[in-house]
Amino acid sequence: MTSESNKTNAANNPLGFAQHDHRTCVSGGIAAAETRCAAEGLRFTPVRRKVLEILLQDHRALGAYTILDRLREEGFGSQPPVAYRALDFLVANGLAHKIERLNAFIACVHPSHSHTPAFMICRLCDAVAEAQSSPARGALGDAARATGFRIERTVVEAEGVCPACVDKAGA
Amino acid sequence: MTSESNKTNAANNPLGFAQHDHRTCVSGGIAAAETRCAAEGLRFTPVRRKVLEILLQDHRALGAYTILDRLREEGFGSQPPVAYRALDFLVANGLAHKIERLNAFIACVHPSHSHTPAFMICRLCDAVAEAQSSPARGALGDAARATGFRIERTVVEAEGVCPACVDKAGA
DNA sequence: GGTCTCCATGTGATTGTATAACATTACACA
DNA sequence: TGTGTAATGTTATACAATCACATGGAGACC
Repeated sequence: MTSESNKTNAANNPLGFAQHDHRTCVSGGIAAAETRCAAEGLRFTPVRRKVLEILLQDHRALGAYTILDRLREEGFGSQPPVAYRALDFLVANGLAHKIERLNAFIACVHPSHSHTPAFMICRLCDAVAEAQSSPARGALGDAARATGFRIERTVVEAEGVCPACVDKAGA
Repeated sequence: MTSESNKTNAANNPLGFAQHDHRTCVSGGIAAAETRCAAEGLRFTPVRRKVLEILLQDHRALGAYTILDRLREEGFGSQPPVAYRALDFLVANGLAHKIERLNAFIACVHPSHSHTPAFMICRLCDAVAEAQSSPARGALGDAARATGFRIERTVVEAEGVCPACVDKAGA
């Protein structure tokens, strides 16, 4: 795994790897989550809120134990299930996604409507950008229909180099 | 995780979830790997061969520690790196794939030519079928080009129910 | 108000996955 | 035959995920 030093300022650039005003990301994300939970009768409890805040703070995928460390600092429970349960809730309700490639989690960038997310993961700085996908159309969908496989969920993750790191590397 | 009992006979059906003569799978796969390694000057050592044999025996994704157990039974080293190094070699050279969703590994069904694999994973019986994909075309490729992200590798995994389990479940 | 129930949280322990670090062996080849 | 490199082996440890069980609070209901 690459060093941590070049991964600390990822909050500056991504979100589709584009510059943006990061100040509203956390507050906006939390507000959207509140709205959504209220509308669907879900309980947006303190732990769940804190975990979402942690995820919103940087547009990067965080491991469960990193999240757990921060929860502990904030005075929440410090055992793995505390983090995993909150993450399960957020993922189940479309407020966060799991990046399978990294065994890590990231806040959803548009939790308002349901979608099939795809991700671009920079192998140099670990920045992650969320995009749309429709894998069920195209070759995979054809194969599924041909064999009778019933698709329920898809994981689409592209690994590569983000624009900022392409520039840095001069490649 | 679901029980092991309903996952033991997956060798019978998949490979695109289709019936096939399984007797040639191992020998054919090994022969293809030998050819390929000879052609590219790679060393197809006993551990690597054994791991590929283990993977070829069932068309299922096997965890590293399952593989490790079988290596131990065969008299090979029994520590994790032994299995992981062999798996890394097989994956790096296109002879096997890692299923990120399952943190597990599976033999490639057509190691002869390079390709961008996609997988269909049955959540009931854990059978895995390999298909083709071209995620770089379509919405994800558009997003990558638009943002300047350079895609090097993609993970495409569909989770759902395979034809055999659809029949069984009567759904 | 009382109390029942459900759900969320908390904790300890355990299992599974993956890698770091280093010693040793096997092999190609000069 | 020596020498460099790749592969193997081992110990230890970090990271990921789940099990089992205890506690506590918010609402439903009487």
